[in-house]
Amino acid sequence: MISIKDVAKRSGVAISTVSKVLNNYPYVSEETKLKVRQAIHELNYVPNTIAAALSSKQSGRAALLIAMNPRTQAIDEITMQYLSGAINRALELNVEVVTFFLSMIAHMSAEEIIRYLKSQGFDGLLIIGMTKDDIYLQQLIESEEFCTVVVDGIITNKHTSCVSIDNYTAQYEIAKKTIIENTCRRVLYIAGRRNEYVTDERVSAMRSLAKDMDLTLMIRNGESSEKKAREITFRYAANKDIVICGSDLMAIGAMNALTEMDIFRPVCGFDGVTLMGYVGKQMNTVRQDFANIGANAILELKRLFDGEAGKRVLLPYELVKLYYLDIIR
Amino acid sequence: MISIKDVAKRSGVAISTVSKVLNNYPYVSEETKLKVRQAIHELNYVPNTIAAALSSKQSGRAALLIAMNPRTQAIDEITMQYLSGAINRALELNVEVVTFFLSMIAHMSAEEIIRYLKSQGFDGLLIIGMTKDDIYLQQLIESEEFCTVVVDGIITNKHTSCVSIDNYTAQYEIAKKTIIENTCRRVLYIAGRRNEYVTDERVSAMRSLAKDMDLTLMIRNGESSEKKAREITFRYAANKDIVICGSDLMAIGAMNALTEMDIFRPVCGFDGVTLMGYVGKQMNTVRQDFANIGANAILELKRLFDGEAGKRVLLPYELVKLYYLDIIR
DNA sequence: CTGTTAGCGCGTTCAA
DNA sequence: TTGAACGCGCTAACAG
Repeated sequence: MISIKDVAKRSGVAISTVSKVLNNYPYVSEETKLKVRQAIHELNYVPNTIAAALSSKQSGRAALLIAMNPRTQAIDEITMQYLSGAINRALELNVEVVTFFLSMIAHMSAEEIIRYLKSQGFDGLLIIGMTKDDIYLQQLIESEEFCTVVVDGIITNKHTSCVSIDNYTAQYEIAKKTIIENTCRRVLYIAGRRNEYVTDERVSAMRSLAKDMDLTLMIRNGESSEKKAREITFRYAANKDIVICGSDLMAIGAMNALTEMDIFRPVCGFDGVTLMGYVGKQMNTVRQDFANIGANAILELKRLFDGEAGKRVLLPYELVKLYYLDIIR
Repeated sequence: MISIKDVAKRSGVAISTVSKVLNNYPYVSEETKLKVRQAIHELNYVPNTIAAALSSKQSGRAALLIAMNPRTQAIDEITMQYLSGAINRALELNVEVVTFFLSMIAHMSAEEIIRYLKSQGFDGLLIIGMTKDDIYLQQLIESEEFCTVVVDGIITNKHTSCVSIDNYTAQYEIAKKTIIENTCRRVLYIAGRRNEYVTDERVSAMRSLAKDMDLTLMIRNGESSEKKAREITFRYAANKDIVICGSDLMAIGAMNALTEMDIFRPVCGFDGVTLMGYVGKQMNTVRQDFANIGANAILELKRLFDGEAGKRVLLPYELVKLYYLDIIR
């Protein structure tokens, strides 16, 4: 394997000089920069990040923590998109990410996790699927031992950012739009899991909307479960004008229930997952670009690595109408 | 951060001795072993794998290469299962895996990829979603620079294993079962993508079965596409007794077509994905435990790391009948 | 601006 | 059976 030493020799400079041009240090003449780059190119040299990490104690390594909720299946698509967006961007930005499924390390205490991750050279965390109940993740974050980005969270501090869409506005808009399209007044809202950060925002959007439009609003907790949404719909939808759901999965449950009840009610979802096409009907929903969210999470992590302060990042979304035939391939 | 040095000091031995007990070297007295282990425990010492890798040049690090086919969506669930199985087992066995989406490095030549991965300290590869067309992956494998495990492949050599279920037998059995249950004779088989390894096996199973049971067999290439399967079904299913598909996704396409044609034909899928429940009908399929396959792939990689020869690993599967209401949660 | 040097945490000879 | 010493490839002072 060819190392920095070879490059130094070939370009006739010292190892440290090579290191400097590699890391874009100031105080290197353009001339030697060129020489070194030339040698790097000729030798097809690729820096060894392992050694760099060991030496600098600053790795730019991030642990991608996936807190998969085993009770949702649409989440596969969503998580996969987050993942692919994040991992691809990480490769571009030269940050190494290692994926962990949280179930696997959940038996450790926060301290143990910190020690473990630190000893593996991680100094960044990207958390996907975190809920309000994950106290040891909270501890991880509060320890400020890592630069952390929480996807779909709301926590920020000096070393912690979060990225998501503006769930409040998105829920408000899609609901308003669907309600106006269908001239409804009595609304059934099926909310997602209580412990999820996004649920609160979406629910409070619905409350505002109900006030603003003078609607009758019934809110029930669907726990992000298709089955639960199905039951709730069976029970309450008959004397409502519309069913609005906090996720596509629940919207599917609601639609299937409506079909069995043999009544029509407009249904509105949230997320824009492909799965939604499979119910064979048309439906309004908020489409999130999960890959883009994942990518921006890495971007934000990079910012934190560079010493900038944590902040909240809000990304764009789309209001769309999905239909089976538009989706299948 | 506490290092091997601290452990050495605490247990009153040399660094190298600690290293030896860490790596289970012979010629260490039980007595000192105990002392060292004691110190490790007391200090909550966790070895730094980065440093170990740098020092030994043998990392036990593996790159998890996901060749995602952007044209299938059920694959999200499947890939996610592979991933989670592999990553969890990797943590248990102490092999570090870093995930790559192949699209991201596909612009590099095989040589470049090798250099890149080597310089990052990888000496193992786990490939998911590889097809016969991926020549640069072939080159990667043939270079024998890495210990490699191919999921759902058939390539083996000294440093290369592959793991999957027995696709031939599984296809044979599920088709035979469904045909007997419904007493069919004229079979439409919609095959998966030509360049996928599993497709050949499944097709040849169907050929054998047709011969053994004296069936009329029409084979069409559905390219693992729901839409394509839909079209094929529209075109050919009317004068067939059954539609057998090389994947659940295509089975869904077929079933939707049959519904629109308003005729009944038994349909048979392959994979056992959750998505299949969403069509709202009952269907025979082969259920694969993808997480288990992923986990076994890591196990196999570990074997290769230990210097054992590559081989083909066949894992169990199940013949099942899936129905919507059994699946939703 | 450039080169020398001292580690980073660990594995691995080679003497003792 | 143990330990001292070297080096993996690189970064970071520091001296020049």
